[in-house]
Amino acid sequence: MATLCLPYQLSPEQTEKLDTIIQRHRPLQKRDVLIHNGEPLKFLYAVRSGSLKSYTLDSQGSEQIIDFHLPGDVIGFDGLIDGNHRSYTQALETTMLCEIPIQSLDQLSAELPGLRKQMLRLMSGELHASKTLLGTLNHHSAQQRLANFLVTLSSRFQQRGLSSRSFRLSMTRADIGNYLGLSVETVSRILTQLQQEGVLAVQNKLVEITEPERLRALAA
Amino acid sequence: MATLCLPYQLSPEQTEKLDTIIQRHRPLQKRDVLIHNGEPLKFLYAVRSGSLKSYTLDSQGSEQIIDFHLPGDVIGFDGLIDGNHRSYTQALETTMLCEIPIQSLDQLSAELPGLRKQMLRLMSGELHASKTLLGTLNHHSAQQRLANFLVTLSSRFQQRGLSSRSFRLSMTRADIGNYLGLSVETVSRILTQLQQEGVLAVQNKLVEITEPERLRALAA
DNA sequence: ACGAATCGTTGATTTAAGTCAAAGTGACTT
DNA sequence: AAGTCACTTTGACTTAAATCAACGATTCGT
Repeated sequence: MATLCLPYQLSPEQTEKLDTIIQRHRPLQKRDVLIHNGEPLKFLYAVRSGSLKSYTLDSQGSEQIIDFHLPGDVIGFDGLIDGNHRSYTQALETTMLCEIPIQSLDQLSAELPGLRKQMLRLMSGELHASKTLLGTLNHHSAQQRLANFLVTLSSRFQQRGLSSRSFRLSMTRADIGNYLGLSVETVSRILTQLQQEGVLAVQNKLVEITEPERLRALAA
Repeated sequence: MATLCLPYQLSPEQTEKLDTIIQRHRPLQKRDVLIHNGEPLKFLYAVRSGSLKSYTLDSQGSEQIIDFHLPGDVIGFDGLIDGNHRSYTQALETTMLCEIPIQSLDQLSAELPGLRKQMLRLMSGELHASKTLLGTLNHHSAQQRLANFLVTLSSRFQQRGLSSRSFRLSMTRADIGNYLGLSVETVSRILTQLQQEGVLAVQNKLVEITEPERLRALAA
């Protein structure tokens, strides 16, 4: 169970201990909301399959997507600041999760330095990704942003043992635009443009990156 | 020493233990670079006085500012992912720091749950700030971004016991623009515009927020 | 299996912010 | 104290991407 949920370099003994605190969560259906803004943080969630988006609502009640979660990701770190979740998290498709009780995790991490390090590494990685994205969005054109988004997705899929060349976008064009600070129309236009240039082939949700090198060059 | 560097809710006993591992760092002059991208991460740094900026360099060698650090901030969390710093960090003015050896901190945090929690809280807070900023930048106009920047700065100063109404911008307009994804000219124009509207008064690096309420409203 | 609703594409037009250019201001150096 | 350099402001013009609008294509729910 622990290996499925937190597939990281831990010793068998450590894995066994982790197993005792991790629970399987009921599966989520598309559009189910896992986490509501402001809720007390009791668990972290590890994604086993499927995908989710995290978002906040601004003063006018409109969504601001701040993250997409894929299998292997851990959800909830940003709530550790005061023990409350700081965003909504919603399933983009049928999704399986593990839940990890914060309190047990904290206790366990006192005796397992490897686990402690792993948690720090996960948070640090998220922090780094988030700051990198900031730089990306601030200084790049719509095409560069989208290229970067696709390259990042692609490498995340690869890290998880899936194909980096062809995959399914579980989020809508509107979600992508929202996340990248672009309008739906712009996202759509750029996708067709990239397709015309032969960099990739899109068919609805399915993307095949035909020339990864060129896409990576565009993302720079 | 520890109270100066990490002024958080720790017991006297905990503070004493922290004291044994924290060192004073030599003062930095304006433009001194504290951290180079790729360097192994040996210490975290806590800002005692002064300020710094963190940035990455893109493929064309141009700066992408990802953070400003004020007194009380801890620098270096994003490097925990693999033990290497992921950015450059440079002093914006004469700056005093404490250095905290990572390894001792990790050992100490095994026996002090409060310290562990504090570290998680700091990282989580940074993560949250970074994600919030992402949302802000993606979905707001130049004026809203700048207003938001000033409001955030203002409240950070307040948290540190300084005036929230008038303060000095240790970074240049170019730095602000870079951070917010705006051109220098736009930053300048919006500052004069806000001044004309009576929301604030700017004189060179000095800012006085005359109508905090209106500024906050603009930041929304 | 059907209609409704959501999602995606494409075209025409508008606009916010970037770029280019130049002058003004302040601040460090010798 | 003068000159240089870096920073800031202001104006004119351009442009990338948003908005508005309309129409296909999928997906969803009954």
